[in-house]
Amino acid sequence: MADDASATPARVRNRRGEGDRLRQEIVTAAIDLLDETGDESAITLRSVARRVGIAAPSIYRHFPDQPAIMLAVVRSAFTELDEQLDAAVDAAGEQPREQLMALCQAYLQFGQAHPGRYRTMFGGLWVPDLNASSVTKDDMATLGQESMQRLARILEACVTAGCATSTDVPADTVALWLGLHGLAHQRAVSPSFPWPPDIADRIITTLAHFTTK
Amino acid sequence: MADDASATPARVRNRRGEGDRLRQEIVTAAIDLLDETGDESAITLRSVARRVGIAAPSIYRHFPDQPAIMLAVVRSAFTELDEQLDAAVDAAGEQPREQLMALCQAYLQFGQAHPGRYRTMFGGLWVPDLNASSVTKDDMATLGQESMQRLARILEACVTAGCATSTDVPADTVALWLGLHGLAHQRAVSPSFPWPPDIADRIITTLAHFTTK
DNA sequence: TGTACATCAGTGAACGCGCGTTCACTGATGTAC
DNA sequence: TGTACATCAGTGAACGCGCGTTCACTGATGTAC
Repeated sequence: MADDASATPARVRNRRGEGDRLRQEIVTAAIDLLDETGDESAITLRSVARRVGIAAPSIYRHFPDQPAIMLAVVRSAFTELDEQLDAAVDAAGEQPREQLMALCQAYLQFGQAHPGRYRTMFGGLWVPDLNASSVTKDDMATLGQESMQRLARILEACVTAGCATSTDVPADTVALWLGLHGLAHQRAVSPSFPWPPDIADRIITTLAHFTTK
Repeated sequence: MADDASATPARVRNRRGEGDRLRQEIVTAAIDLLDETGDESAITLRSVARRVGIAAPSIYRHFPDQPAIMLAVVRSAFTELDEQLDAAVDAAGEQPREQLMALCQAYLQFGQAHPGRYRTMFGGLWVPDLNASSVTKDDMATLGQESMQRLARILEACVTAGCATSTDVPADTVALWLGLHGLAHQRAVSPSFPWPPDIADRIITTLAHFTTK
């Protein structure tokens, strides 16, 4: 009753066997809070419960503790990033150079569309005490590997096709990704900075070592 | 009495007219907390007071509110970064190319030596509600400008000296800085990632558009 | 030189708040017989 | 087909904690006369 500020109109309880639906609702609510505030510390167990329209203890049927919610949010964000990169490459045709441009642009676009999520994924601050929470080191290490490997494959293809000159593809992949990350991250942090309009192309073209067309 | 865990051995009160000393002690204690935990949320008004060995309300004689402490910490960190870049350039001799390398390496070194500070300076998350706190928009905007301008001047000198090919120095300065930032930031976040050993040179040389020596 | 007094640095107790987590519970729903 | 019962989804009240902030205060120190 005291919580009617959020005005969720009396939840219908899930039927037996469908309790897992609430899990997804919880993650979605947490992501919404993150997108709206741009602040990962806005995701508290209680704020999420309020947003979903349930009592706070109900969360414990689906997550062992608060950090587990954060991990689910970050996992979900990485999955979405991956899908968008996948779709962009698929839509880019056969030329590896076009594919690489599409991949990089999709990456930057994700950061711009979801600055709060981007910062939470890569900001490295939501990571909780690994001893005190249910989140393990392995949970962390596997995040984002997929995207990096995709980038490496396409850069390799560029070199094979002769449209990029790299003598060390793994290292140049990391360098290119770091350039993308620097831009995506800082644009998420300071959207009001006067970024040069061609800054993305400038970074991608340079770090990919494209041969002059 | 309940706070004797931190075991500070009975502070001597500052003499009249020397009350400002405590201000510096507060900032230093806050930075220490940040360095030790790597977590800006470890800087609370009470944790800082405990560390200094004073009662929490004593802070209010020197800072209007908690965000003001954070701003002082970030300001201090930017000043230190600036001094280190300055010293590195001074020590690098007359060649603009050497100066640029020295500047970039000093920048990366700062990030590696103080990952917590670096993330707090550029992570963009400690920024509080600008309406509710004493921190203003101007306070934020001026941070870090100095370093960016220094970088631009030296890159310009490289172009003039013929050791770098840039047709748009301001834009390439931003691009180079973003590459540095991507590496510094992500190395602060994931120090255990298998970074290629020459990753720094790779990024600097490429984004600075150095002519092949 | 002595003393009253203003100033200054810092304190102790208390406040209300939102947090994560626990506990014993409720009541609808599907299932076994 | 009817009913007792186990299961499941979710609740309400309460806990202790650390937080930022407020208030009225204390007591040492320098200064004016």
